[in-house]
Amino acid sequence: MKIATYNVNGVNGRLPVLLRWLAKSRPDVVCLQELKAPQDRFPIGAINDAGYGVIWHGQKSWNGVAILTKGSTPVETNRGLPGDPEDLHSRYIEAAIDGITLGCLYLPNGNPAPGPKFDYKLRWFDRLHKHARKLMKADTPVILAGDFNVIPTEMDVYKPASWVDDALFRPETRAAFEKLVKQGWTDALRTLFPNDRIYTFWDYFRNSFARNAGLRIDHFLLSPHLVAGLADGGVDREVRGWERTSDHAPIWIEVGLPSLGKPPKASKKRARDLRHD
DNA sequence: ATGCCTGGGAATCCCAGA
Repeated sequence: MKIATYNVNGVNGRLPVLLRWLAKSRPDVVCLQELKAPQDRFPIGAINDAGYGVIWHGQKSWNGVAILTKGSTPVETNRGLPGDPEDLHSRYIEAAIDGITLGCLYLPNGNPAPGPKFDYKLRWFDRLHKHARKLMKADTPVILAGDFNVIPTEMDVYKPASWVDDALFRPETRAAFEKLVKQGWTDALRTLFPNDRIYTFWDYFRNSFARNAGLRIDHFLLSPHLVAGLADGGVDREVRGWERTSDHAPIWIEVGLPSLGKPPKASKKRARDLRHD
C-alpha cells in the first residue's frame, strides 16, 4: 500500500497541481494539509473524479486536513485532536483504512517563538503525545502522517545556524518530537535513508528550491507493527518545481499490511527520488 | 532586524505561513 502526505497549501488554488500529481503518483491513500478552504468549498467532485473517496475537516482561510483513499471512502475515527474542546483549528483527522489507523495532522507552526503561538504549538504537542500513546496501546497498526512543522535534527535543514531560534527547530520543539518518537514510533523516511539529505519543504523566498535550501518537516511515524513491512519511500521533488505549486513536496511510503503477508519488494526508484545533485 | 513569495479574504491591504 502506497501512502502519501502532502501539504498542498490551498486545495482549490493548487487543484491542477494536486490532480496532476495524483494522476502520476497514484497513491492508495493520501493525507492533505493546509486545505485553506471552508468545509463546503472542498473540491469533492474533482477528487471523486480522480478515483478517490475523501473525508475532510475544513476551516475558513487557514488549516484544514483531508484523507483520500483510492476506490473507497475512509472510515472516520476522529475529527480534531482530542484534549481541548476550545481548540477550533482543523488540524487533525483520523481514519481506519484496511486495518490501519491513519492520523493525518497539521501541527501548528509556532512562530514567532517565544510567544502565544509557540505556547499553542507546545500545548498541541502535549495533546498529540497523549493521543499517540493511546493509539500505540491499542493493538492496531498506526501511521501518523503529515506536516509536523518540526526539523528533527541538524541533518534535516540546509543551514542549521539560521534556524536555531525558529519554532520549527528550537530545542523545545525537537525535544517534543523526540519524546513522541520515543513512545516507540519509527520515523519512516529517516529509517529508510539514514545518511541522506531529505527535504520536504523549500521556502518561496530567496530562490530556495533552486538552491536546495530545504527543510525536512513532513513525516511518517509508524507503530512497531508496520516497521517490518516498510519497503520504500521518497519525496516527489519534481512537484515542487511545477507552476503555481505548494512550498512543500509530497512524500510517500510503501508499506505491506501486516495481515496480508509479505511486503512489496523495494524499488530502484528510491535512490533517484532523493538525489539532489 | 526585515523582506524576500504566496493564498485567502476582504477590500485594493492584512494575516499567516515556515
